[in-house]
Amino acid sequence: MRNTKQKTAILERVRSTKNHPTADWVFEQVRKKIPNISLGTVYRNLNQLVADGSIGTYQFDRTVCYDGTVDHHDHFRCSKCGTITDVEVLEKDFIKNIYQTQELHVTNVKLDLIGLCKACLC
Amino acid sequence: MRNTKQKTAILERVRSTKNHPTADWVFEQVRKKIPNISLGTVYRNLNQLVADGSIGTYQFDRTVCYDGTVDHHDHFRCSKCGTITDVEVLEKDFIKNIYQTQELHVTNVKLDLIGLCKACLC
DNA sequence: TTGGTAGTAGTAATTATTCCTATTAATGGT
DNA sequence: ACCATTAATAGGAATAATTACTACTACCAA
Repeated sequence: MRNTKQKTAILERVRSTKNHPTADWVFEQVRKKIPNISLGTVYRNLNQLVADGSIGTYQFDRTVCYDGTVDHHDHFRCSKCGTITDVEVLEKDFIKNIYQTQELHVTNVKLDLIGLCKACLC
Repeated sequence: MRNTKQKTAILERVRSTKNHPTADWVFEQVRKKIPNISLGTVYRNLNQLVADGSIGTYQFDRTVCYDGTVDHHDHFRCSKCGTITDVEVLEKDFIKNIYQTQELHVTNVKLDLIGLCKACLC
């Protein structure tokens, strides 16, 4: 796996935002630095960065969002404005252990909080 | 909202399976009864049935799956064979209350268990 | 310097889904 | 039961997100 300027720029851009951007957003952003970069390159590199654990993903409603923060955490999504906020739900491990049975071996618990963010509550 | 034979057939087919079928699967199935049904009709009716609460949905990896069982429940997904099993995680309400803050108003908790099913464990 | 190969740009293809339009059929009134 | 109204349908085109393909480029190693 080579280190190209394209990949470096993509990783830096995803890491430098607190948002959870789509591939298309990353494409538009990185384009400012490397104008002739192609969308395919963005997709390929994002997938590769996810595969080697450099970045994370968050899926919602048929589009994949990327996540510069790789440590274990969960998400709160505002159902009105769509903003995604990082949260940490400690109780997941607890649940993971409870639902361990002979029938099902639980390796992971995926959890999203959904509601209204501060801005949308007013 | 009218009651057409197409809608009835779609609802019956989704209700009569324990799987969590995609729109395409429903299309292929209902086609056996109504050969000239169109995929657009299947999508339209499935969305309508979801909207009025007759069926549920489960999203995973860019495709929507439908769910004949409408009562509140969660899902276990086998990471090997992809089978989805219904489970009920009672602790969700507990989590919902814990993460209620001034910043975020949690209305819902979405939770999936991921792991290996009995068949894939052997 | 010259290959060999991984990576890229650009574009075509695919997948899941929605939109559009002329036609069909379910429902309410007679 | 018959008809008019109008929502729903079939069929196909359109869209959005993503992947696949292909010729070209740039890096590393002998």
